[in-house]
Formats: sequence, structure tokens, C-alpha cells
Amino acid sequence: MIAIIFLPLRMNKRNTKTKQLILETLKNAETAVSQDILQEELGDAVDRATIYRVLNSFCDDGIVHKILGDDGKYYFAFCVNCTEKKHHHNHFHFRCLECGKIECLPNEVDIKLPKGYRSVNFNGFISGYCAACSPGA
Amino acid sequence: MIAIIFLPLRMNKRNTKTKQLILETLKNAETAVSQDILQEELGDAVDRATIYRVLNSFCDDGIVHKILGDDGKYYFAFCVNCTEKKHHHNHFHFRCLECGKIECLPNEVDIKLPKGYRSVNFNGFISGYCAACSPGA
DNA sequence: AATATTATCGCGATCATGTCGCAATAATGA
DNA sequence: TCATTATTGCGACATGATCGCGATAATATT
Repeated sequence: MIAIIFLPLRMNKRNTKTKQLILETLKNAETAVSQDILQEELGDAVDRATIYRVLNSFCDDGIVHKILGDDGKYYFAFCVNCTEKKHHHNHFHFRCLECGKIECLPNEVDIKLPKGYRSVNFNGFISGYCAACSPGA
Repeated sequence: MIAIIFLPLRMNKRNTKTKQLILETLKNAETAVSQDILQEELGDAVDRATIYRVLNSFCDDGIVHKILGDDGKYYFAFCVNCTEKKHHHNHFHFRCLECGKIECLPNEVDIKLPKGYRSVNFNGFISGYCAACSPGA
């Protein structure tokens, strides 16, 4: 099913099939996805570089989060609970080493910085095994 | 000055000049260092790949921490307050976007995972401006 | 001390993620 | 319908990190 998703048409952005596809995939995904995962889903229909560009463009528009996984790759997730102005990113992400799923951990965390320090980016990552993948323990 | 540092000689490890040099540099550094920073300090005396290998080897031995910076590079820091068995890694690291310095933030953090989840790696990173580099604010 | 063993090194090649330039394409506005 | 220009595809590039392999050198053995 092809969902019609509105892109922000301000700022001279255009609405293309590729963007629709990627946005739809992101929306349907229950986890944050990286370029290579998207590539798999989309097959050779869409170019590598294009995926990167679209994802980063979405990110600039505030539609998706961009998070750096603790495997060194970037993951993108559809923005929920974020208004135009205020994004909520100060939570940890969890990556399952077995099934690869990435989830947001519920608790927002507040890290105290030393006096005079200014925070710009927050990145919290925990990897391990999710409930489904660590049955024994 | 050449400090004599003991490497774990168990596990068929050998003690070489290169390892001594790198370990010494790590010990003297007041911040976590990445391969390229080490490369600068060591000049062309030591090969790129060797530095990587030695660092990862140290990491396997539990001598140094390996942390993924929010710039996508790995940083290594001498292990302090870590016993053979128990490492204390559950603190945030701060990277100054101006001077590049990397520091450990004092507070250990305890993130609650959902039921059944098992944590293996912890990675907390905040980047911004340190006191020296953000005078105005 | 001399020799054998093999961890480590240096060098080059390779892989991976992510980015960029540019000509061709296609989405929008007039 | 046409003009404008955002977007795409393709190739090349940049960087961090890894690997294979022969040469070197740190230990172990005799």
C-alpha cells in the first residue's frame, strides 16, 4: 500500500517517488534504520548516494532523527513527539547485537556538565541483547 | 623520559618498543586519543596499521578503554579505576567541538533497561564547548 | 650463547561508511 | 506547454579501520 505522505513543501523541496518510498519505509519500520538496511528494502531501484541525501535532507527538515550507532553507522528514525522547534533526543538508544533492532529507551536523561560547559549534541547508546534474543539470561 | 611499563605478559604477548611508546603516550595524555592523534605524536616511526593493532590489543587486554566518539572515530584512554575483572565505563564522555579535547564526565550513570534486556556496551557521548572554549556563554 | 618459535611490524591492498561533482532527469510554477 | 531548478544516478573521492603477507625481532628452548 502506498501511503501518501506530505513533505514540507516549503523551502523549495520537491515531492518525489523516492522520498515517498523512503519516508514510508521509515514510518513502517519499528526500528531506526541505516542506509544499508534501506538499500536492502529498496533494492537497486534507488541509488546509494540518493538514499544518503534523502535521509540527511529529511533530517534537516526535522522529519527524522539521525543517531550515530555504537557500531559507527548512522541510523535514522521517524520523528515522534517532536514539534518543529523542540526535539527530544536526550534519551538512550538500544541496539540488539543479535537481531539488530534499535529502540529508544523511555527515560530521558539529564547529564550534569561541569561549570561553563555547553552541550550541543547528546548521544547515548547501549548495545546488548533484547528480551527476545536473550532468553536464557 | 622513558617509563618502563609492564604489559601483561600472559597470553603470549610481547613487550616491544612500539607498545611501550604508545602506552606511555596514552598514560601521559590527559584526554582520550584517537589513532590519528597518536600518529601525530609518534611521527612516521610507527605504522598506521600497527597503531590500530596495538590499541585494539591493549583494549582486549583490558588496559585501555575504547570509546566511539560522536564524530565516528574511536578514542582510546588509559584505564583508571578498573580492576582486571570489573571495568567502570558507565560514564559520559565530553568532546569539545572547538579544541577537540575529550574528557570523562564524573558521574556514573545507571540506565534502566526494559525487562529481560541485557547490556553489553555502554556508550555515552556529549559534545559541545568546554569552559575554556565557550567564554561568552 | 646459539637457535627455534612465533608475536609483532611495516607495507600495501582492501573494505566500509559517508560525501561530492556533474550531467541527465523530472517535479513544480508560470 | 515551457522554463526553472531540485533531485537523481553515476562515478569518483575521503576517511577510518582492517587484513594478508613476508620480514623483523622478542621470547622460549636447547
